[in-house]
Amino acid sequence: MNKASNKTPEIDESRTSNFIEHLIDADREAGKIAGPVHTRFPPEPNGFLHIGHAKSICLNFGLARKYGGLCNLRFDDTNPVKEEVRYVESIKEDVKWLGFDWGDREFYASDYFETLYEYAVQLIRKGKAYVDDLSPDQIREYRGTLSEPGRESPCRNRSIEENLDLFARMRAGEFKEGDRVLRARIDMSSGNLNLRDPVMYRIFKAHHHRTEDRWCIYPMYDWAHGQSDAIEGITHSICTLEFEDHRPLYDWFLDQLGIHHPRQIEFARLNLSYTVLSKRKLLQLVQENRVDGWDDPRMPTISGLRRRGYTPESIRDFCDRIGVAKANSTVDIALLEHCLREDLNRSAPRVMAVLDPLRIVIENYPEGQVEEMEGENNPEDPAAGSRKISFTRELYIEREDFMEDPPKKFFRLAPGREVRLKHAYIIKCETVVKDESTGEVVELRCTYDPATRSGEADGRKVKGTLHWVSAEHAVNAEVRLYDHLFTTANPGDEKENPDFTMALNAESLKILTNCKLEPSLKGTRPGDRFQFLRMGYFSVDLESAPERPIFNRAVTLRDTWARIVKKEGA
RNA sequence: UGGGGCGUGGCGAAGUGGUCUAACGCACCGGAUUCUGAUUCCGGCACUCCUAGGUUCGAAUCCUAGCGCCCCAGCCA
Repeated sequence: MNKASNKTPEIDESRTSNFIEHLIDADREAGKIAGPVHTRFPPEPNGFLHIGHAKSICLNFGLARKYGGLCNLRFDDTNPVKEEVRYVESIKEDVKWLGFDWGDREFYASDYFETLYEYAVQLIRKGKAYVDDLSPDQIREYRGTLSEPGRESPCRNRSIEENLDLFARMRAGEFKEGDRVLRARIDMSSGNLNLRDPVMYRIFKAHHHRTEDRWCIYPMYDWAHGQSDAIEGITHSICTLEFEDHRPLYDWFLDQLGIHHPRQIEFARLNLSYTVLSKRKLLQLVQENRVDGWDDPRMPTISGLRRRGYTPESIRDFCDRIGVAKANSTVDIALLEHCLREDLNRSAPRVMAVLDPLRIVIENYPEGQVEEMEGENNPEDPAAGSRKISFTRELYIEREDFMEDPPKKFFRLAPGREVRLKHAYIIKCETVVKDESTGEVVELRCTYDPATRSGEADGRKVKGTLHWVSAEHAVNAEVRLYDHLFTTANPGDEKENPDFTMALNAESLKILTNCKLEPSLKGTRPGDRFQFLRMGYFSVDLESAPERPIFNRAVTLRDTWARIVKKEGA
């Protein structure tokens, strides 16, 4: 039930095309690309993927699909001190789960270390790269500032022979970390700081998750990325805005090497309201235990969204709808939620679950009698069929569905008032039983109208319909209610929030341990998704066990009543 | 005069000189239907496209000048 569809994502013809597609169209018309369009998704395995990466994944794989080309999965694993295999595993799982297939094209920048090394030697031979002995601090100092040019390193004019020798000795492990680097020899006075002799290789005596201890010099991203794309024959290298300044550097490398030139196109990364999408901040939340790991259902990570109950379809739909452009923007998280509701509305079975139970006794209903009521599983999908639900004298209803002294617009249960119990009868609240000492309502004594059984013609209409569960048949469960992780729309904005953790929502998780579910929910498995009638969409949590079911609220239903209360009660 | 980008409704985003008193989606505001206050449906929501000039019969789209916002000074990616 609710298994992720294995179908490959379809192309939505109604979607308007984005500027990247216009550029690719132009390239093809101009005959600039020989074969099919070839893209790649290039994550660094130093953290878990989040919804922002989903945008990039959908874009890159989507472009390949649209143009009948291919998209590679390539790990940019050039920094061994930050990368781990568990991250590559999680990334592969997430991309797969999202519904994309990279076939046998699973690559690693580390696959190209030897080639990259040879390329570097070529640049040294051309006098376009040199080994620098400056310390990190000195290099920074020599780089100049945004408005002043830099100065050339004393090592800049070393002989080719000396550079070749030194570089080989760097590789051989003769120097300590930080002692020497290989730099491109470009222009220390360039207005573009990336061209002020950028570092190509640094020394790390670190264990790499793939190349193990074979290397002690590692290429910088800027040196590895463009060449990796070239090696793979990427036609269109899609990346985010901050790399726009790096494009001239990539072009320079490629020109010096005289190899294939992918076209780089930059787009604006995703920002989402009420959450953060920076790997650094997400890592911090995990490390400081502000959340329960990378897959905490409040996290905007793919694994968090999955655990929360999001479907891959809804995430892909979201990525389609937000569009692709160059203007920085923040998408309202309500759109993501809308996409999930829309998907689950048509696919999730309806069930009844009482989260905060209030006992009611139907005084004129025979003790011991059980009636099997018919309940449709999904009004949006007749093929989903129906199920039997036991109706008895003692039931649970939602505590918030009763008010002793209700406002005029409240059309749920109140003393003397009638409501329909979904799939069952119309009942009337006769008396309210309270705890003598606390005044708390502990039970409602009601009567039912036998002539109003669900499905049978009845002339009577009541304003409200409530969900309920037979007390005798109820399954106990834990339900976790999630809300936005942050209380402000832009928690990641450093000017608004110097310390983004101050904006953490203290009420982002509420655990309810006394929930009553209808018995059909007994055999569920982690990942199964349901609509709890009138309450929202819920999914079975990873930690759920048959004897201790746990449900996560993925998203609430639209709630007009809550809005009225908020508007009038404020 | 450091370099590179971006500015269309509350939020995204189409639009590439005439059909723009500007598509579409989200949000929001009505109203209809409803045994989920859900869904669905119907209607509303920019005389205006950062501003000011200019070109043109005609500009969100072209030109000029301003203004605002974002990115870059990691041996991170």
